[in-house]
Amino acid sequence: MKIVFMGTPDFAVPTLDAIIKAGHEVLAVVTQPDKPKGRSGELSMSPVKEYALKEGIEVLQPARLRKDEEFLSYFESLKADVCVVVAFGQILPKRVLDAYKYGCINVHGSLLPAYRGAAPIQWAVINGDEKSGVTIMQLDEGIDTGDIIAKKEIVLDVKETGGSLFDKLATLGGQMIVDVLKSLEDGSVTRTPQGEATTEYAKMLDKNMGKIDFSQDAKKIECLIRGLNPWPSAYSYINGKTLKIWEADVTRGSGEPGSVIDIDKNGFTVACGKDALYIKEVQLEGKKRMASSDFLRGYKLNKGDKIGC
RNA sequence: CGCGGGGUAGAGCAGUCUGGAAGCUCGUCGGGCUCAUAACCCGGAGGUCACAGGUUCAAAUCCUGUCCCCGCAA
Repeated sequence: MKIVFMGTPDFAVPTLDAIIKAGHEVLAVVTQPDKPKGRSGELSMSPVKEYALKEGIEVLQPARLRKDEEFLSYFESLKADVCVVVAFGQILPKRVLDAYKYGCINVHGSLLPAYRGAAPIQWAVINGDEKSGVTIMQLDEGIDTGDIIAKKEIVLDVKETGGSLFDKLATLGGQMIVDVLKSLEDGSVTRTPQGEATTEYAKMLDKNMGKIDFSQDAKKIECLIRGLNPWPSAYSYINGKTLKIWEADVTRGSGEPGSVIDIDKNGFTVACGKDALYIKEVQLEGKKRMASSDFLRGYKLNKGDKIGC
């Protein structure tokens, strides 16, 4: 089939890759404009763009495609069979949705109708869900409300992180898209309405939500730590400096929330509202992330010290 | 030129302000103690102090330039 692909981050790349490997003709790739990144402020291209360039596919980067007449008419003129959208980052106007024979289909990192919106994968981890998955749907004018074409579940690992689930679902999406395209082509496709949403829209992640509140249940904090790994990360403060917490286990123990109640050679335990957290991997402001055992070798931490300020 | 922290033994750090024999904790190797040990004791190996210049009798330390890592902000 002739396909136009829209996507931006790493999550979208396996799907694009699968489409190409399955022999479909990708007429063009649409991705977000290059943005300055990091301390250097250098422009960097999206992972999808990098991949597309390597494959020699035309890349389009409209800043706001819904108002970009030049883009819209070019998009229509491509006359593809279907547009595949994966984590693209812009809302598509009806004109785009209706442009091709099979419209636009979307690969979404959740079991819709749960976690519609921006960061479905991380939220599943943050909320401690047992399973997540990928849904492929027909895009309509709502946000992630279209009819479901395919859906596959995956069971979360006990140590699942936002990043690890992200990778798994990205791969799963790539596997699913091929069958979906086939079903569109041979007419065997089925479309099932989603029904009522079972969760709120997944809010976009931002740095502030990573600030740990030790008065909460340790289990809840531990899920937050995993869900926000590798970005934007959960953190607290120690001696006025930011201390990112990369890995922790829920353990028994009690004390004033935020206080260090135990230290051994491999880590230290911080009291929470309920139970406690055994901190296993951290990153002090200005330093690299390291195992707690390494951290403790150079940082003089004592029982009773407070984390959080 | 957005702000800031940092690069010292395999790991994590101190020492830099106030130049003057390369330190600490851990790991590693050897030995000892012990029923035993991730515990304890003794001993050893392992560093061009990021790189390049400069100042000095003398530079990890002061000056100049470069490279790399990281936090914040975007």
